Amino acid sequence: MAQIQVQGQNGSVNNGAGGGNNQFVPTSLYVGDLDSSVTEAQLYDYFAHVGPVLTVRVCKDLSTRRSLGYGYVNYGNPQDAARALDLLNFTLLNGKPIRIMYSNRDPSLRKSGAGNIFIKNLDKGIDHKALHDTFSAFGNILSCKVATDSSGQSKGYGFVQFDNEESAQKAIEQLNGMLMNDKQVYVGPFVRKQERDSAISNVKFNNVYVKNLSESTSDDDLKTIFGEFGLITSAVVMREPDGKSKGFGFVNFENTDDAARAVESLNGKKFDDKEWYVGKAQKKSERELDLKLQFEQSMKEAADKFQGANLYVKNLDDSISDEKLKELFSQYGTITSYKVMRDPSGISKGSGFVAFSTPEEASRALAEMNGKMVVSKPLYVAPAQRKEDRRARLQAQFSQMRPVTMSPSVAPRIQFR
DNA sequence: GTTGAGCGA
Repeated sequence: MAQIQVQGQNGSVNNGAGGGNNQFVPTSLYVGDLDSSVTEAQLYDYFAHVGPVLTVRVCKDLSTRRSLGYGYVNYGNPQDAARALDLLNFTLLNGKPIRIMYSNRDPSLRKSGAGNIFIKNLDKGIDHKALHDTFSAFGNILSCKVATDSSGQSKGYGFVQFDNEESAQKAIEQLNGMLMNDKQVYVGPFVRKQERDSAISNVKFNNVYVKNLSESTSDDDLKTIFGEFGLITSAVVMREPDGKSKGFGFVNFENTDDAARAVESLNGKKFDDKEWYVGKAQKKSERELDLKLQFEQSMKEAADKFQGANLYVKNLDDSISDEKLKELFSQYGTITSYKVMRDPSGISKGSGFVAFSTPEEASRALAEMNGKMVVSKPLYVAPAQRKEDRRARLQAQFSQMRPVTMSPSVAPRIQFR
């Protein structure tokens, strides 16, 4: 079946969005940022308030059956879809603002990042909707969001993705440096952190790193291929003591411009069916720093995943052992770790942690076990907090918010609401 | 000071 593109008056592009009911007008909504507890029945009921819903789906991981945090709502009528987008976008579902977009199975616009802008120094009182309303004056917004912490508090920056680059340019020109709620905002093109970093640190270089080489690629092959871009002072494929290629190498150029051009044109190219990575060679110290940062990042992500499934238990009777703790909770799901905290002499601190394989299991266990009498006293059960989160929370309790004083500016005030 | 995630699993 052919996909037909419809060009809207404002330059928006809707290509016969899924659903299978209508190829020409958008009736299918993508609903993102769903809390993992949101069910299909709930989505259905919620969106049916606006008009008759044909089908809904919450996408789930095939193996774990856990919600992937997004789904689809299909209407029969495009006006209903439009109204739902307008009325329900950013409203709370199970405590979390949902983000609605027209479904578009073609990822090219999303991937290109065209029309995507970044806003910082946002007043904490500006929410998704206020941001959306302000920026919608410049064009059709595909997606918009204020970055928030786990409690929904604004982090003071956000994103707006327009459906075309011109709208983004207009928004940047007219709003960058303006006051919103008395704070002077920065509005600029969205640049991935990684790209920003490399733009700063990628000063001139002669030495080029190339990886994902096929087994058979030789020093001479590198010389030939890279030699097209300028004079090479050395080209080496790194090898094991037995001569086997390590699959990466270094090419040193006489001239930094040639090195840059080689990176520009060869990165991502395929040789012998292997897609080469070609980039500035890092010093060993730079490489190690990168690896360290990457490692820390992945640890953080792992911790985040774990978090929702981890419970903190206190008011435990001293007689409760690790095994007993596990036993108490095991009927609610698969326990992935458990521990009673003890002081150095081995005496129970009366608290501990129980982690489940999913947040759903954990919340069931919390509901059932909190306040339950065990041995001599009622258990206290709560979601486990990460150390940093806990510290931030305690600090917030004791510190007072002060109004931010901004320096005077001639820019006109942008008023929300 | 803060530069996501995102399409029918």
